[in-house]
Amino acid sequence: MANKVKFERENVVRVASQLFWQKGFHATSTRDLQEAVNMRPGSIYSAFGSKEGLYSESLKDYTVQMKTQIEGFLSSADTVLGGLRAFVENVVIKTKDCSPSAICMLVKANSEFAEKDSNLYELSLELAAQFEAYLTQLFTQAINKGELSNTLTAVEYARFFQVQFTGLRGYFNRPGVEQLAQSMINQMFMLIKKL
Amino acid sequence: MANKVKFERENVVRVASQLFWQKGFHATSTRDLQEAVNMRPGSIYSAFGSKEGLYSESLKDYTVQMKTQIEGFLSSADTVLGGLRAFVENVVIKTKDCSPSAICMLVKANSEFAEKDSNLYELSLELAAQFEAYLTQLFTQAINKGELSNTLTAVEYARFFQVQFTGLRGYFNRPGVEQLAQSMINQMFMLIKKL
DNA sequence: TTTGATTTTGAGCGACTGTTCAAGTTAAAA
DNA sequence: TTTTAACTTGAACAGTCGCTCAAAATCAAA
Repeated sequence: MANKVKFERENVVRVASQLFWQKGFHATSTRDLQEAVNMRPGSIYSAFGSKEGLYSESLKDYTVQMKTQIEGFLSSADTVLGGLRAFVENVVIKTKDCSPSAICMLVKANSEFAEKDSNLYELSLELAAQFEAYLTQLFTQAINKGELSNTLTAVEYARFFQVQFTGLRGYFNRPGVEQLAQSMINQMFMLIKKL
Repeated sequence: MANKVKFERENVVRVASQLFWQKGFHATSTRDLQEAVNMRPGSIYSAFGSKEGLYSESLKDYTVQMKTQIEGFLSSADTVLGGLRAFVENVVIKTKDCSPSAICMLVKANSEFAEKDSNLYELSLELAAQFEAYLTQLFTQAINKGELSNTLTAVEYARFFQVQFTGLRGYFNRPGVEQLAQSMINQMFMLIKKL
């Protein structure tokens, strides 16, 4: 055979993901990325093909990470709703200051890519659809376990959750409103149960 | 005296605003802007100072336009809540396809500028605070007119409105969900009244 | 009609962009 | 030890970026 790769693909993608999440696609230069992942352009381009290729892999990894995080909270919670609440609290309150951005990377992507037929816009749609499907599964469980009434379907609960969660994260992407977060999350979950 | 300006500042700002709203700040080049507003770089730079200056004025104009639009719906509605509902329906449903973006330009700006001490990030915060204050005025009226209970304060209603509205606009920034919009708006206003 | 302050023009600057590729390095296979 | 395929390096390319400024054009006042 030959030489082995010197970098760990997972780590590289994770670091790139943080940078892209923070600055956005257009404001992140390939030289920013080179420095962050400590690789020379040739290596990056042979591994990921293009800036777009690296972003693509970063965004996919982001959603995997997000689902993994939810799974973690679900496994240490009594109820599905309790797990989701812990996840929301973690994102909006606890990890707010150490996160690259308060706003979901998927939402940022969806808002940044205006050309509706671009690869990255369509990827953001596809991943968002996958995430909605995942949430729908969770709300199906919640209904079946009797945590929620079935006045709404699981996918309707999922949509409501997404609207609330996205709205909250957008609202708290500013300084000086930290103490409001908990009560607005309480309100969100109160509403979900009362729907 | 001397030569007169050949362009109408208002129109230029409005056109620039549409382009910035659609593509975002970083993805809009000064050459895109030159073509859109039909001005040569020298004229643009003598009138607005920089790309950032033009963006700044565009974003301010956007919020003025948004308030003007709300005023219009309020003046032809019986109630404050009815006016707000007509505004939301207009943005989310009726003008969805002719708008540069489904997402509020202020929200896009807030999400695009990651450096928390940049001028444009701070401008987006300032304008968002102004808009919240404006909404708070409207909800104060709604409470005083008996349209809403006073279990929540006006500013709490304003916050709830913003979270919902932003969440909805983000959710509907994708194809194929148009027929859901009306029922989710109905849900939003039902919740406001039940809070 | 001349003057002169003001605005418009657009070629072009230096910096930066995403990307390439020839040359160098590495390590398993022969 | 030699070979050789795979990987890394980084100088550099062509294009684009935000922006400047000397020159041309404009028009009210003199």
